[in-house]
Amino acid sequence: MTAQRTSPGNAASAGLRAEVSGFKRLRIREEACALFFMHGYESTTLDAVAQELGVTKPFIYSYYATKSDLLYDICRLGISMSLEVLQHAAALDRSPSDRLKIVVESVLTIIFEYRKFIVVYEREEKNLEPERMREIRELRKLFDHQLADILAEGNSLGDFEIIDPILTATTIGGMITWVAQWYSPDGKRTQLEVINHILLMVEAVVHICQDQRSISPEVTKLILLKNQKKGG
Amino acid sequence: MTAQRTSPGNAASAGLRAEVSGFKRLRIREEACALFFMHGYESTTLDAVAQELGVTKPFIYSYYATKSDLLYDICRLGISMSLEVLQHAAALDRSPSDRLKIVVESVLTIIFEYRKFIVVYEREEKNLEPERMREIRELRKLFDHQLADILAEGNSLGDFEIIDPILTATTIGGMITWVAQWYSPDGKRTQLEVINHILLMVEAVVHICQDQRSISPEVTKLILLKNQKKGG
DNA sequence: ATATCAGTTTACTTGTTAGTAGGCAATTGC
DNA sequence: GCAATTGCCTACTAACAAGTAAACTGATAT
Repeated sequence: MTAQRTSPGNAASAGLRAEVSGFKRLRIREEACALFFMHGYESTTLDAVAQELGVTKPFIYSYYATKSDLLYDICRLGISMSLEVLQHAAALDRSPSDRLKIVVESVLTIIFEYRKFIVVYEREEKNLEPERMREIRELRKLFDHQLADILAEGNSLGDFEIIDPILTATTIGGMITWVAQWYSPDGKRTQLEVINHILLMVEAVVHICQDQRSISPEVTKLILLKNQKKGG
Repeated sequence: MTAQRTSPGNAASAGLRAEVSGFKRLRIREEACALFFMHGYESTTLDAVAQELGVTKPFIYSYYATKSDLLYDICRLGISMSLEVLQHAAALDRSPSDRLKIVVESVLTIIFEYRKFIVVYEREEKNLEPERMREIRELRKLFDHQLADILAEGNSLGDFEIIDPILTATTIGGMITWVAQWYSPDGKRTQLEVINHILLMVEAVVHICQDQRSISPEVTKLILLKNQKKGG
């Protein structure tokens, strides 16, 4: 009885209210994200978002306390969708090679669907409060880390020949994220083509021959010199 | 005599003045970029930039007409440095394989040096006036295109086995750009390690076996369904 | 000494936008 | 029907930051 009381006393209507409320939040997020994607976070006013939805600014404020909260929600969705499907795929009872392939496919599918969220998350992260930015960054780290785990396991089973699983995971993560930056549904490539291409790229980098040529001597010298200067 | 007159009449001092003026612009750019990198473009006030330089806001306005001009200069530097070394390397009288390697090495070297410019350019592009944004985008396109040319040439000489040179160039470009996003001089990896790693990755993706496995049937169905819905 | 001028500052205007207070309507419960 | 509560809107404030006008300073030329 002392539990939270939603005015229209019966549970069903309370449930519906919550659903409607959730839906409204979703729509706000969606339109805001589309505008953030197009014009950037700071250049988008909440009045513009409201107009797009056919409502007014205080409407938005009754669902999100601040503009920054709204961005936070978008960013969290952007990274957590990808992380979720990665974790799901990683937990499957399949070979590392299969799991990697499934990860690439399913994360790319998410990217095609939530492209704008991911781009906004990557681009506008900096506009979050420090604490929340750190939280989002942690999720991203987790993503790379879990991907690296699959690679390392494949290595020890002899399925992959990866010299540096951490760096390779970062690179694969980047390759996938990069797709969100350039892919457009109006572009020349179908989603299928893109997935196939990235699959090829990923398979290539996990099966590297050990005898690749290394960096040229001149550049080596240049870099060493620079690092020396900094270190000394 | 009717030519432009710089007050201390002699040419040498006029040259020096221009140099000093150029240097001041450079310093403004540098500090502004550092702040844009840290806090984002919109969250950085020109007063803050001025303070960092120990001057006042109107000082900046006497070197850049608007805040957006300043961002434009930073963005242009961010992309044109990379493009320049790419073009230089691409023009060398060497095999496509050698040129590709040199491109990767030299562009990465630029990225290490101009990291902040590149990140700001990628992230804040959206804040430019449309016309200027398009100009910057064109430069980026040119970058990918010229990279693709090297790949295509390597293909026809039999040095590479690349199924789709355009997409592969985009991916390689992304791999390199991605480095700017995560590399930090304070991180665990040296520049040398990173260069070596990216070289490995790049060599892997230009020597792809034709018999790679393709996309899984379930996902294929899913994607086709979606594209169908959209098209119909 | 004095006029001039580049380069810089102080002090201001102006527009914009996040966020809010308070009222009005519609819905719900009785 | 009537009371209460939720949900949204009109109309506002407060603050911030881009950009500017005009005054100041110190060097140089005459």
